[in-house]
Amino acid sequence: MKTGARILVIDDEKSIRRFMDASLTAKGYTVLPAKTAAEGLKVAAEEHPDVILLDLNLPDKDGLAVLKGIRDFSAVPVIILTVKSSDADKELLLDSGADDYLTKPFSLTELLARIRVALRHSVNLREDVAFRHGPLEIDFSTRKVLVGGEEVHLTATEFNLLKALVSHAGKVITQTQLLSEVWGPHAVEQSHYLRIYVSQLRRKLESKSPELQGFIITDPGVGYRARV
Amino acid sequence: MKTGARILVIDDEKSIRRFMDASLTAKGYTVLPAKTAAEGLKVAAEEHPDVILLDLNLPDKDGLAVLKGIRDFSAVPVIILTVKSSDADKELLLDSGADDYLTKPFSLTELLARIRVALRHSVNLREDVAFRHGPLEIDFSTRKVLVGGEEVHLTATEFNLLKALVSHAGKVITQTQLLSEVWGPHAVEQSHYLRIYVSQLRRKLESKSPELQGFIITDPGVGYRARV
DNA sequence: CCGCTTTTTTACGGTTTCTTTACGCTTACT
DNA sequence: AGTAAGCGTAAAGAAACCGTAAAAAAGCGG
Repeated sequence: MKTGARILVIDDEKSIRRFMDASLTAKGYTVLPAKTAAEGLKVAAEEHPDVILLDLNLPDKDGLAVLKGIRDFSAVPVIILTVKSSDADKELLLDSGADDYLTKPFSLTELLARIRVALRHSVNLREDVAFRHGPLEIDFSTRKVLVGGEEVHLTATEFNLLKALVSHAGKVITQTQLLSEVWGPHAVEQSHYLRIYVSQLRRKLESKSPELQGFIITDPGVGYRARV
Repeated sequence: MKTGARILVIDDEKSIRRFMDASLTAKGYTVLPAKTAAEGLKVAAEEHPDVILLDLNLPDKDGLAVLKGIRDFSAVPVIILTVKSSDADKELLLDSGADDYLTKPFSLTELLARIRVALRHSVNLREDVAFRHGPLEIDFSTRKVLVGGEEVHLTATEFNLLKALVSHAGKVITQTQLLSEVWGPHAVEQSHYLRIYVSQLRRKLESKSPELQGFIITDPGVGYRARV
């Protein structure tokens, strides 16, 4: 769903950058590393990352200055990482525009959860198009589907099926899985539902844009998948 | 920046509520206290606070359920306060829609700073004071509705429903969301209210201007949305 | 305490959506 | 090539959902 968010990691310690890179990449994020305050600011301005992790102890400039520099041109969520933990420090940083503050040592689990919160915020501020493929745009929160900018009306069941397909986009989803996700576990035998609704979905999507021909692929005897 | 923000404090311990009330009132906030999960949900739905402080150890319901209940109808920032601190707990809460997580004992300074961060987020999402679409004009501060320059009298419930619809204009709002927002979380099953009041709204608006036909769109099985 | 407004309850006809049924087509295997 | 299993599509029937009116109950101001 929120695949491949881009995370800028500003930290002078090589070991931390490598740890972050490994941990975050494993979760499907793209990591932009920066060794110094100056480099961090530059990357932030040029690459427009989705979240910034900022270490406070930088050699060339202190973290507060970096934070303020970023805030001059962007509202991107910034999470502060530091060993310091005095209340006054936290207060100052948070009031200067930081979105969160983690004191080392922190657990990776918590960091990842905090990143997801930060991403939620930045997604809310954007057009929250959660899925996009060619002319097809799907907003899961508002259940709106656009093809080539034009709205396509889908019934509740049609939308649920499309959602199930694209939220595992690229991977085959078995008929059993689809039936149980969309109609409920009692309907796992009713494979004809799938044939009917897949057919309707294809008709509605392809009539708006021929590009979407072949978007929903049948895997005979197994299930269906949406092309990525 | 935004003085007098309204903060809902959900905590069963009287001493904590009094401490929060004193501390936050001194900073110029308005405190809405709630002793139980049920009361908290009710106040959240009716008063639309700017931030919610939620204690996890409630007698009638666990905090996670309250958080999910709130998320059914609102994106208001929720800060979790708790003595628990396992990573798994934090992860679950943050992924369920919490915006921040403070482990007791925490300093008042830090809490206040975290509240300011939360308010910064909600300010960004704050809704406009007026709405306009074709011949329809709505002034949220005076609760007045004009169609083609002429005032249309709406009852309190009718106005609240219209407000809920247009403040997410263009997006589908589920029946559950609408019912919790307008009638309160206890009414999420009463979908017939929606049918009745949507019908009344349409009659009042469309009788003044035929242009408004099709302004409120039904999504069968899902909810309603106002055209933008 | 009474009358007015608003909300809630009750009822029913109409529409949309879901489910069932049916049939032709393709694919793979004997 | 024949056949059986699986898939795609159309169309009818059933069920769920929606819109509207009107009556009963509750709330409010005088």
